[in-house]
Amino acid sequence: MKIYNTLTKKVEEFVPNNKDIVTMYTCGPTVYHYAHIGNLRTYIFEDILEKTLIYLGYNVKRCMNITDVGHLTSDADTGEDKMLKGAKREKKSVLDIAKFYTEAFKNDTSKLNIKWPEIVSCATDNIAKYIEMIEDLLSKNYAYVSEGNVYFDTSKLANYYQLINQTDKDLAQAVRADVSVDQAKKNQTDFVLWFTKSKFDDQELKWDSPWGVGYPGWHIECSAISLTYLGEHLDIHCGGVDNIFPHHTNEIAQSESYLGHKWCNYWIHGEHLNDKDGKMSKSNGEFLTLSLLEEKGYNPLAYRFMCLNTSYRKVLTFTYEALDNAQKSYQKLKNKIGTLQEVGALDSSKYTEYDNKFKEYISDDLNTSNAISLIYDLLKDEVSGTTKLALIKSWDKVLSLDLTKKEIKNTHHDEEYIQQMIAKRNEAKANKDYKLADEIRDTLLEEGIILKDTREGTIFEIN
RNA sequence: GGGUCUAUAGCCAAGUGGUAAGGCGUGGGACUGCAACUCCCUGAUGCGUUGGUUCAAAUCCGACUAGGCCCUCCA
Repeated sequence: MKIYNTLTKKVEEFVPNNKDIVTMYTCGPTVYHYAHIGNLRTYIFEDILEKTLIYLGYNVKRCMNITDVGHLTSDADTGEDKMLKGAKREKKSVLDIAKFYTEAFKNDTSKLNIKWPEIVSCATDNIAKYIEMIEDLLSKNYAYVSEGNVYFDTSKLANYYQLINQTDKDLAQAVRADVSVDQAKKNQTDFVLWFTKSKFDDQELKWDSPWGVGYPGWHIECSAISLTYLGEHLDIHCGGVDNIFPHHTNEIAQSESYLGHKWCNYWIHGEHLNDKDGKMSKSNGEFLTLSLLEEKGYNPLAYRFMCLNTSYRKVLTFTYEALDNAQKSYQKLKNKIGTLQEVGALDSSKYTEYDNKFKEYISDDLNTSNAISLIYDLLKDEVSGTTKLALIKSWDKVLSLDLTKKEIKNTHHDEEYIQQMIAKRNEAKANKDYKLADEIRDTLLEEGIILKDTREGTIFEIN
């Protein structure tokens, strides 16, 4: 498989450390609020990456963290903890907030057919490992204590900026208005490993440590969890592009200083979903959650389809026009597939030919756009329905668009009743009593049952 | 100020040197009692602008224009 590596800024052939098992770490959500659909775009991309690896025959061991502590609004100690802020807003405890929004996130990913990683670990469950790492970094002089907090000393590293083409001279300090410079740091890029002092003294979650009662910094969390569950040599580390600096840059700094050797070979980043004014955020503009889209009548999988129609490395601009477009295309594609019948023999040479093509596309830096086009090519080709359905079912293991799944939702009517109504309507049609026929059709429609008159007779769908 | 990415039809979008995939929409037709569904046909002498390299450029190089993102909240 070829994949773009942020570390080398090139599309490279993927070669795992161990051919039998690929280790993959993905930065998880900070559970202080609902995820917006931009956040979810990254998880869709990671899901495609994991499933592509599996489709190509790899075993994948994947780990994701849940940030339930330590993620400050700023890395200086002036920052307020996001979790604490969420808890205050809703007058609940931090742990209740974490639990609630973790469930909400899980729910969203499930609606998008995103596979839940086999290892999911909370930041608050790994405190001992952070302390062990920080002690080690202090003993090796990669870290220092200043005014009560423990900082990582980035000046000790020659290649701190390996993930971004920058030098400290290039970086503007405190570009954002809400960021203030922390005077306790030796270098502007130093970051906190452990806090004992914060001007917010009502932090709920605190732990004892060699440096006093406090709580961990954000970056140490992902390094420690990854090292604990996936070992010293990581194949893939993913996240959104916003994590490249400082989060992933700092992860590399502390992990490699701790390990004394190279840590992760492939850094893969998903581009953002923007709105027409630029970056989507929870505070500016419409707060687009998956539930909001559902309330407006959109299928979550239509959003997934929209994401897969382009490259994970391209900015995607959200507009309702684009989503309408995607929903319509998605529905039509499902309808087309729905008309396929499992007739004829499986054409194994065609099957292999098409499946190889599919693998070629998804192996090409996850070209899901071409992979989806291939479905249209297949539908138009002179191949047996059996072959088509077998291929589409197989590809859907990666695409996860429920392409062959019939939408049977709960209805209080059983099939026998519907068939009776269809028969009654057909009788009315035969008698040219179109008024009655249309009444029956409308009545069923109100109950969410859609009739379709096909050449093979009347069929129904439950919406 | 530094870094980085993007620009292809009304919309989404593929394409990485060989003469513009695919989808949605539009228009026309078949099917239908009428719809819906499905099926067939339908669109760029052109790929932000402008120079250059080449037998050949959306693809490579330069300049310019417009826009996005990052530079200690972030997916």
